[in-house]
Amino acid sequence: MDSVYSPQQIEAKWYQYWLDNKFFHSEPDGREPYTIVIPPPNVTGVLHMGHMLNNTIQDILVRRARMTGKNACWVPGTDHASIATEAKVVGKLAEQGIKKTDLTREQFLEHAWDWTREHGGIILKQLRRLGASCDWDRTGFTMDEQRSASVIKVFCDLYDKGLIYRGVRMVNWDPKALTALSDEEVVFQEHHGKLYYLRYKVEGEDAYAIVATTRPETIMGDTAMCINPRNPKTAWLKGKRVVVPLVGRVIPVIEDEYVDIEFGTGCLKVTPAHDVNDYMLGEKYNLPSIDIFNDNGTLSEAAGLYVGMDRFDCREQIVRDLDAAGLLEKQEDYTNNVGFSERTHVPIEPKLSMQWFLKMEHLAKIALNPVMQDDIRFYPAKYKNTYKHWLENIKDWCISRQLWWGHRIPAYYLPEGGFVVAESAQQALEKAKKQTGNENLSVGDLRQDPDCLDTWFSSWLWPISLFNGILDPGNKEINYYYPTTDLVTGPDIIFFWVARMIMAGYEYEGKMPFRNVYFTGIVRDKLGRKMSKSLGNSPDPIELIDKFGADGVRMGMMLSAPAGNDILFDESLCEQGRNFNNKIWNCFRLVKGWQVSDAEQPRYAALATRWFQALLAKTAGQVADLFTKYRLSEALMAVYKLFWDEFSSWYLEMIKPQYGCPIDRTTYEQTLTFFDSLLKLLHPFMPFITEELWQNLYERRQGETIMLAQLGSFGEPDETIIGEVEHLKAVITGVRNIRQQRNIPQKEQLELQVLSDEAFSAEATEVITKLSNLSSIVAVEQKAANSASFIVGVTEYAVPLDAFINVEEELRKLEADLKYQEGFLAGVMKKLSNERFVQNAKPEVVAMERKKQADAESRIAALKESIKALGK
RNA sequence: GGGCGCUUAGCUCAGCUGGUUUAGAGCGUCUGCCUUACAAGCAGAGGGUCUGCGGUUCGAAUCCGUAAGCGCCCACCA
Repeated sequence: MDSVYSPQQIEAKWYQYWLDNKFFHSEPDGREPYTIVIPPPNVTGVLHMGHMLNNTIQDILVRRARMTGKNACWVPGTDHASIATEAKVVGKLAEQGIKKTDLTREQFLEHAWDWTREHGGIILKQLRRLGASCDWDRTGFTMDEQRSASVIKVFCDLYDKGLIYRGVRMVNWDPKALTALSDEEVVFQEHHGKLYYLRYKVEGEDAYAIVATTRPETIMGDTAMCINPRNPKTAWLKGKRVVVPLVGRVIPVIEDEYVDIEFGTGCLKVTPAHDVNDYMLGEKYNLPSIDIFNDNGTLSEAAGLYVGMDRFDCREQIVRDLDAAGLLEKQEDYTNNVGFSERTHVPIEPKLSMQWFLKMEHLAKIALNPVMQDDIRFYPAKYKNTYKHWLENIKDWCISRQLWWGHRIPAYYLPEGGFVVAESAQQALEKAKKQTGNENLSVGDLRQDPDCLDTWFSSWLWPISLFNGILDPGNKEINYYYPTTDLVTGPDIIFFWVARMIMAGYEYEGKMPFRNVYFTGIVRDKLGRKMSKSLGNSPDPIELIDKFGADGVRMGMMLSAPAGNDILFDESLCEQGRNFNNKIWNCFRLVKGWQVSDAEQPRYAALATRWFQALLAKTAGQVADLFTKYRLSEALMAVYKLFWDEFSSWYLEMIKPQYGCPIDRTTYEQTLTFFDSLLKLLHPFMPFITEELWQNLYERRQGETIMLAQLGSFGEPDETIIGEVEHLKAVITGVRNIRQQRNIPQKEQLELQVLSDEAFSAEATEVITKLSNLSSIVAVEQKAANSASFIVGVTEYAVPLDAFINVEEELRKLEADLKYQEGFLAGVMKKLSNERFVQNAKPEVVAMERKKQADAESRIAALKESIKALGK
């Protein structure tokens, strides 16, 4: 075995072994189920650091579940990602000189499927490098047959329930993707623009009303000017009509309190077709609505001017023209928030269009309480507020998208108007015949709605549709695996996905979709910047794995990833992970390199094994508790310290046989069982190295795996021995300190004097002697004249020194310590001399203070004595 | 504009119902070591009064109020 651990071949080997033996596969049985469904990544995406974090956490939870008696099932899959994928396909076609509009729907979909087959699943392959223990046999895709049929069935069901409707509404229009978006898909960003003051001539007068606007290019759509009836400054305009500049159209001045008196000039131009608020005014006052934009953001025929020009080019041009015409009063810098498309990053155009909507009132209602009452638990819980606020202010969900890549809306339009909704064309025809009374209708007469459904309309069914709960309700699998146990996802999709899954869960299963939601943070670079392609600050996860090993990277991710907090990722964390792997590796080399004899177990080893057994039990308990609280980084840190500090630095040093000597069988075997337990505790965090070492720790049979080994129970820890050894460790450290400070070589043996009646046990004496290389430990009443001393607890220890000690330095140390102790005592006395403290505080608290007082006093006495002894 | 959260050692963070020897961890730093498992290591050390102010209490990093800074979410006034 090499002294450096090389993960590469080892990781590949064991992943294949796990696959070959189907260890990841789950079938319903008598055990308690533990289920996770993966947040499906985009089918054509590649792995980034966010996925790494998210999937590492899921894998840790799943692996831990397997080792604690659960039947664990982690279902993987991918998302068709309607807009993102369609945009990629359109882009690729454009490279080949093909326009989407030149293709039929069928031709386009063929290209899209080709693209999906080519790039699809890369990300799932990458997850294997990470060690993800997904049940690959169950891999799903939001657009595969089963999931598609589920989506269509749910759409029809909701339509039949009257929850889905079709109508013309103001929606968020993405002029690049040429589709409507839901409110959640719009991100507002600060935009530095200008505020333009335009002159609207008052009809029949030689006066102008000034309107401030950020969007002068929309004046062609103006159908009114609005003032606040209570604004004296604009009162002179009441009942008048004004002329839209350049356009020449005469529009009325209307009055509404909506207008902010303080803002701009107090006059608002009203463009009902291109602004949400103006739309409301338009409805209220029955204003005409002129849609001046084409779908792609260029000016339409209806605009009359600038036809065909892009909306932003038009803005520049119209400002010049207005200025030339003397109709631009002034312009000033102005910062406002502009909505951008989450996917294509172009400014959203509010647009009136015919879309499909899902009513949210009922669904929001059934989804709120379970979270507020902690039936579904959020980690961290602070996201309950966010969730509540969203549900209480929810608007209907625009679910139609003017895209081809997705689930096509199952609505069929009839030749003579109207439509039917049905799961298939055939069923639609039946309905159509019934509805129209026309028995001669054929499938060819029906025209299916060309639009697709929002991607999230399939994602929200994921925990159900993966177990076929929509198409085959109450089947064995859905009954067993649903509700799933944990959901691990980012808080950025709490509305998109989490909330909607909860709605669907209660609507279709009558039960929560998951019991716990663990919100991960966002992975940022060490400077706190979001990782992005343009910044180039996002490491390639696969390269990281090549460099540090999957186990090292997993540990790097987990070392600073408390739930809900952003993690500042730094490669040095992976380095720490790799170093830990190396440490484990070398401990294994040490232990397995020992010769074993049948000699009796030495006393120091008897103490060490009893102690470590207790500490192992204690830490295992802490880890179990931390897992129930989803404090995974803390759980990892607890095992890390147990392995490195306690097992490796203390325990192994305690039991280590002298160089060249064998170890007794009892201690050896005990040590192997400790190692076995440590590997099992570590396995969820670092699956590969633990499998490798576990396989070599004992003779294992073919088909055995640490993955399915059970953690078992460690019993109640013996706190007494843990405390005793803590004391011994402090004594050993005290002696080591003396060596360090006085440059005494490790090889030189020292004597340790104990100023106490209570002697160490024979076992303890051996341990201290061994680890601090002593010639003897003796109880004395008075320490040697030339000695260095230290105090542990209330006992003073001294090491006689041959050489003359530096009296001054010794005194300085003692006096510093004395000063500290006296300060401490003063603090205690202040409390104890406070009558109200003694009266009001709990008795055990007072007793504790008394103990502190006594201890401090005895330490002070010892120190004073030492100082006096040195002083003469 | 509304809401939520954060501010503890150089960095990243714990600190649950106020009292567990005048605040803990990991990393980094400093010192001494190539000691025959590991220099990707070993041994040891230093470092903060818990953002400021006020209050409640016998007692506050912990509870309340307030100011400042930072972050997130929602709304979106042209």
